[in-house]
Amino acid sequence: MSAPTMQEVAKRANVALSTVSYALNGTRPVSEETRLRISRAMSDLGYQPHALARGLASKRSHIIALLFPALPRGFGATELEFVTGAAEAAQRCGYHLVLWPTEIHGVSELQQLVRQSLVDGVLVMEVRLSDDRIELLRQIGVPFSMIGRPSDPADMSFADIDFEQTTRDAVAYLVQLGHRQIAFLNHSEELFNAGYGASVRAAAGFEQAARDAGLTPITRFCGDTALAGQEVFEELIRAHPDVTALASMNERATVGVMQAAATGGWKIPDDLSVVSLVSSARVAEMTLPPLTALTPQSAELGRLGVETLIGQLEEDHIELVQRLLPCRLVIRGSAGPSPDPARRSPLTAASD
Amino acid sequence: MSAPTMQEVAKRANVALSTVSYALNGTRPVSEETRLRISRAMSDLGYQPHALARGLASKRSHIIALLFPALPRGFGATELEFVTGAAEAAQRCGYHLVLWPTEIHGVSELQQLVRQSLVDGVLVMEVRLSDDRIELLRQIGVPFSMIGRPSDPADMSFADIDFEQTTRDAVAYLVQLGHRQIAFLNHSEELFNAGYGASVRAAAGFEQAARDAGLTPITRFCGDTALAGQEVFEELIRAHPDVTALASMNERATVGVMQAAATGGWKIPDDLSVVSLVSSARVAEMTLPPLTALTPQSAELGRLGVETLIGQLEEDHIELVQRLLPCRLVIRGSAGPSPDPARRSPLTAASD
DNA sequence: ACGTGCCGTCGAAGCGCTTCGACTATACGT
DNA sequence: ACGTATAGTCGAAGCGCTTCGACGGCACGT
Repeated sequence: MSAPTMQEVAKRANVALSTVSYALNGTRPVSEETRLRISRAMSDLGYQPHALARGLASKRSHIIALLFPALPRGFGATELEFVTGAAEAAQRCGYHLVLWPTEIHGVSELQQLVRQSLVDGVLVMEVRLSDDRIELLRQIGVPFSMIGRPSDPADMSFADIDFEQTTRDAVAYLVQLGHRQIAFLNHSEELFNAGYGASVRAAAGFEQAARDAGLTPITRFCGDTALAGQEVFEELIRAHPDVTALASMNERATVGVMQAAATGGWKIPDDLSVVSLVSSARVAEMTLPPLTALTPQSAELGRLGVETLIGQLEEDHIELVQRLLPCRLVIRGSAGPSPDPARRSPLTAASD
Repeated sequence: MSAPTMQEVAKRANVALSTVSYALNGTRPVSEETRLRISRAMSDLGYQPHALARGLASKRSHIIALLFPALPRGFGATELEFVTGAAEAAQRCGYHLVLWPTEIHGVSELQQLVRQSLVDGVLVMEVRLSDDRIELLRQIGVPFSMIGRPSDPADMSFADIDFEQTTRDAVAYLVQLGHRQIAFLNHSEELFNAGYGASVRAAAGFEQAARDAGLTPITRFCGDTALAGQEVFEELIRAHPDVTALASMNERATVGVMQAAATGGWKIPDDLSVVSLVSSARVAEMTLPPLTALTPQSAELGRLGVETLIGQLEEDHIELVQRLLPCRLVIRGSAGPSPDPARRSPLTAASD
């Protein structure tokens, strides 16, 4: 009752085992007639090539690994979409995707995993600007690609969100609505300093975009909690009472901002416009009003990452693929024309 | 420069190839002395057994598959935690986890995947009450386990959320706060009828719990959108003006309810208590006030699912493991003592 | 003294596949 | 007519491992 082998297919089709292999892989020419006999034998038996045997003999397992941090910090819908997008792409390409959550003791562990020769290549997620894993992978000499990128991805393949462009798009949208005093809400300073690419790149993009538009950039770091968002917002409004719009990289804090605004009697978007950067629809639709957001094409990025990697594995002329994907602007209800700041009700300390 | 083989280890330790294998797997006794020589040789060479070769020879690949629907309907933080929890557990057990998103043409495709003999077993996620995949897997005869369960899981292993208990806990908590008119907000009737276990089981649990507490169960189906939540809420309040508490299985709709309540001038929890069932912290912390919720132990469930499966693979006496995990009550700000319904401001049509 | 058992080790036979070299039969140019 | 490609096939040698049977010791009981 066990699975049929290539040998059995060969016998049934009256050919040598190797001929079956050639017919299956197109490695050598096989006459139309025998090819037919073989494929009939295969479907008669319900034959499927044995993945391990094939991998062992060919030295190509057709398995790739997805490497991600073990205790996902802020993992949510976006990251899940990376994963499913990647898994589907892999499947379509005839590959299997294995999950490698890396623990704290990551590096040597990673080496052990790679040495098992289970995978043909590795796709790295959540890449830091300076990331040990990348250096290790290239030392080991295993093909890899990334979703995200380190600070200098000169000769490496990757697919990443174009944070700079995304921030520029957000600023452009707000400027077009008439806003001149736009604040940028980042993640915490710790994350920024730890080399969290999204945070660093978006900040740079904002600085640039603001200057290009002739605005004075106002930026704030903020912890990833609603409470921190409330506090930072209140401080921000006190320091810059004329701010009319907020571009936020920090979903949790955004929620806090909106809560604080509501508590203080401000209406969004009448008194303040909010644009959420790199924010999934799932989250953006949970606030009141729903957030106008720049939504990452996550599944697409997962797909690109996988295809980039597999391209590397299958082509002989190893070519560099670097893809930056901007987010798409989805207009919901949290951004509108610039108000007259002077006509807003004074925002008295609200959260106590 | 390629990876060292067992043969090279054997040579370096002056033993036969097979002895190395015995030392590695403990399959046969090996003297302390040679064991030492071998393990030194291994670490000298940085040896790691070749996963494919080992799998081919032993007929145990030490790879398991995680099966989930391709275009995840409501996938979010909870489902991601299943996945990472499962991946980590697999890793700790010395297994690899591959992702199998199944397309629409699922069943025959699944069969093909299994026939490749790549995996020792399959872990099925998002199991419907009546699920083709389950029947197929048992026909194929591949070991499997589930996160979730079909309507009659008599002789199958699984780990699942205890929806009945979770709903009972929610009702008990609300009753304890003095509520007597409690409404249950479900997913859409379509999902319910399609055999979405969470929806069906929670509904049953609510009916039961309400009756046990001497209450009249009030339940509503509702689409998975904020808008639908608003509408259903307004209809509900009109039909049952004395409702003081809501237990919701539907996160998106919950958000709508809270929006509608706020728009209508109701304060939560003063005018209405809301408890969110099977809701991740990530979502629960996004509303104002944050949601008192019953949070699933998702990572734990992923872990249990994997361990159940691996247990099945490694033990010879195949034992049935069925685990139901209740959610944990996390008290935040959305539920409080029962108000006097009569003193609430009338909720006039608000959403236009 | 002898058989009996187990410990520790070895060599060899696969696991199901890919791939190489060899061989035959046909098609080609000149 | 001849060598020379090329299509089409075969057999055999691995890929790196597990596992089986065999064999030489040494410790037993009797």
